[in-house]
Amino acid sequence: MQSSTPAGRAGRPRSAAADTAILAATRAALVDLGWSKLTLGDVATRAGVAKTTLYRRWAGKNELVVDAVAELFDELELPDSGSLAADIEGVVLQFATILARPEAASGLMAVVAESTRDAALRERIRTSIVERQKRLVLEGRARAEARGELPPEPDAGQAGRTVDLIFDLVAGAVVHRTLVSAGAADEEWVRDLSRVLLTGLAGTVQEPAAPR
Amino acid sequence: MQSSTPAGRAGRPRSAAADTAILAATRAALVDLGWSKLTLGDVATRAGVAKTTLYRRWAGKNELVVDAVAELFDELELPDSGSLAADIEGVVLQFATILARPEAASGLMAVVAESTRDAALRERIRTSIVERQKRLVLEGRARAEARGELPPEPDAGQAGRTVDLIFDLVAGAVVHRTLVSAGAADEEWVRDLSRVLLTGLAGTVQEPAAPR
Amino acid sequence: MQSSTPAGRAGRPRSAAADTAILAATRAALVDLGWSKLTLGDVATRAGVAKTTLYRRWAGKNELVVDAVAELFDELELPDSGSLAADIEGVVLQFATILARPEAASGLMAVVAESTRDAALRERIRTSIVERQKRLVLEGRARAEARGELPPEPDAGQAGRTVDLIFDLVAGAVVHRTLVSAGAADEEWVRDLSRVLLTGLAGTVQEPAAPR
Amino acid sequence: MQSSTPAGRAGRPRSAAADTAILAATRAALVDLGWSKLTLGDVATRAGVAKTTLYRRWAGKNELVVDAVAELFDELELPDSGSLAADIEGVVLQFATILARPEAASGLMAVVAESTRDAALRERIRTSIVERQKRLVLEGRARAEARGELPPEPDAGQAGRTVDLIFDLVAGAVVHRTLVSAGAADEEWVRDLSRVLLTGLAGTVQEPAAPR
DNA sequence: TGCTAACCGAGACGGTACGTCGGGTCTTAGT
DNA sequence: ACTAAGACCCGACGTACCGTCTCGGTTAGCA
Repeated sequence: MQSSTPAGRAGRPRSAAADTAILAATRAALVDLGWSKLTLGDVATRAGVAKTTLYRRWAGKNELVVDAVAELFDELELPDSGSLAADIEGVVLQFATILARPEAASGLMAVVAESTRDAALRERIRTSIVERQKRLVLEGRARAEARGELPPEPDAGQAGRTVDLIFDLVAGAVVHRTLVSAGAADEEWVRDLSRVLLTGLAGTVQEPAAPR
Repeated sequence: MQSSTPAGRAGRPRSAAADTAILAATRAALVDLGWSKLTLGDVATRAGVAKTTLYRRWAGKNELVVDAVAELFDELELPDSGSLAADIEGVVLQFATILARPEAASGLMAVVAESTRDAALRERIRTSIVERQKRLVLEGRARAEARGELPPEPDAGQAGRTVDLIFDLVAGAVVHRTLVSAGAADEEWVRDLSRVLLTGLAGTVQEPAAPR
Repeated sequence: MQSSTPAGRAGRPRSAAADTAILAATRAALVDLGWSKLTLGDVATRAGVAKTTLYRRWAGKNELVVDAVAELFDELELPDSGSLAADIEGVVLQFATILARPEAASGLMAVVAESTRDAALRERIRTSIVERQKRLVLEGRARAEARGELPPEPDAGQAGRTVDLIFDLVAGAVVHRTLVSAGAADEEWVRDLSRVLLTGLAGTVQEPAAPR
Repeated sequence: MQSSTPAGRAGRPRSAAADTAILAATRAALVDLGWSKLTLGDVATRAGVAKTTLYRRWAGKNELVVDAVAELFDELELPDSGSLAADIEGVVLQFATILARPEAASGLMAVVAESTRDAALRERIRTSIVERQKRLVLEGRARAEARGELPPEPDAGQAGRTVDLIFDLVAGAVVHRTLVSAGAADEEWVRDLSRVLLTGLAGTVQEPAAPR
């Protein structure tokens, strides 16, 4: 009979503004209340939105917070400071700065905790946050190769393993420093970290070639 | 946790068995339900204890879980494998093994998340879990010095900084690998990690000395 | 319900079929769900109509159900059985039969309950249902007078009062019997009722005769 | 181990005051809001009680309101006015007065409406309200017999049927008059009603006798 | 035949109340 | 003074309907 309802078309379309408002409200609530006292009702109120609207778009607190936090890490960008070491220090410092913000720390750790029992959530975290930021490592390597600081990586498999290890080392160390050891991830600490990292990788990755 | 009937003594003394039962029940509940679905009522039931009893001894869910999880890490011990590298690999692997258990991962991450907004809880985690296990780093260093693998650290302040950094690196990397990257922290990965670590530290901390 | 294109006329006229479908769907929903679980969304779905269409024509659940139920009572008609007593029994039995239908009972009682706090609704019920059926009492009296069973009523005011009383007695008794006492309003019961009624009225209406 | 927990014994006993407060709050809410806008949350608040306490004792709105309304009718008592006619008028007037109160009308009709789809509720209404008040009819008859106004009823079955009919007639008529016809059930109307009733019953039930 | 206004379906929207669940406290009786 | 049991107040949960509001699309009736 009718043909011009291509797939899902009829009815009032979803408000695009609502998404934005809800994610912002979620971050604000994380700042004020932290994960455990954050309620979806409160988020809805802050966003000027009905609770139902929120549930229509996200399955629950976990999914909502993942999205809200993921946006935070999109701010990260690789500074072009002229040397690999400086580049690393710069981006690690940015990461530490973001993680020092209460909405990032509280939200991220909580969803990671939840994800230990929810594979779908774990996957969502990985794609929305982790994989998404590996771009920084890749960019950094490319830039360093261009500068001649690093030889081109011949083996793609090995390269992937190294990127993963770097990421776990950096992200893990910053998180642990900030949240568990309760120390400041300041410039000095970041310098120590990146020095260990660079030296360690230099001496490891191209094992046979460089006797240093 | 509780005093040993300080002075005033009348009345029935607290059951010592209850403490043990409650902590075990807490871990069991963490395994079955995870942090967020764990309820104190359920823990009490599993422990065969009234909710009242539980609240008389712990302030709430957070404190209870910290204690329950802390016990897990007391299992860690430094194997004497003959070389620093092997020692490190051994203990890191143990750590990864414990962290792979659902009650450890779920519980630990959750209380860390909570601790971002609760200084007292953060302190409790630090003393009950983190500082308590730094013994491993210290033992390892001492043993390595005795073997002649490392020179004695002259500067105590510098030594502390290095221990902290090592701890953040190792613990952070394992946690990130296990929970976020969702990769196995297996022997191969641990070998990569400890190689980077040793090389990095050797080339950094005692700059002039070590040619390796 | 709606005017017949009052003056401004352009545009598509309302579907007449929709009204019919909606009222039928309402009765069907009353049968299946009863008043309290009846939802307008469900009625709309059953009628194959959008919720909007429904709200464009009725103010709410109450008004809709009044109209849906009112139609049921238009089925009533006064049988010509030859005697006043038989006529009364016949019509009362019809009334009882209708009231035994779940859509009538459930819907009618519910709107009456609502009407205790809503004068407009009460008026709507009175005009759409009650007054509309008083025709039966008037017809019955006229027929009885024609037969010579009753003397002509001289005083119009008094006549009105009597009609009202009869109506309250009959309708009230049937409703109470059916819904509250949970007894069947069967032929035997109806015979008892109409005998009491006729006797009582006969001894009463012609007041002046009996000094009491 | 323990034996002296006879059946249901352990734990804090239910507050008796809460029941009273809740029923009173229910009636107050009926007055202010009517049935359909009455919410259990609001009743709980008015009663100074948690919603859970309320749900622990009543299955829902219907059951609660039945109990709340039932208490109202316990106020009814048969006045001893010296004659059967006057006794009837007196008690009918009392009944009408109670029914004129908004909490009675709104609540009673609503639960009757609900009861059309819920046999358990219907039974609860019958026992808690209807049967409970038949005492009035029985008392009235006994008193009239003692006065010699009525001959003793020989047949018990017939007596029951008559009592039921009277009850349906009186209660039904008053309800219909008050709620549907929207007329006042005042002294004059009550006199008309009871006259019809007495006459009708006198001429019917003891067919042969009726001297009057 | 083509305009155009009022209609129609679908479905998202801001709300309100639901009935349930868990947190932590308190009141019993029993050890 | 402890314990188990369980009722208590509180507040959040996720769901269901309410009645309103856009949408895109249809369908008379007048020109």
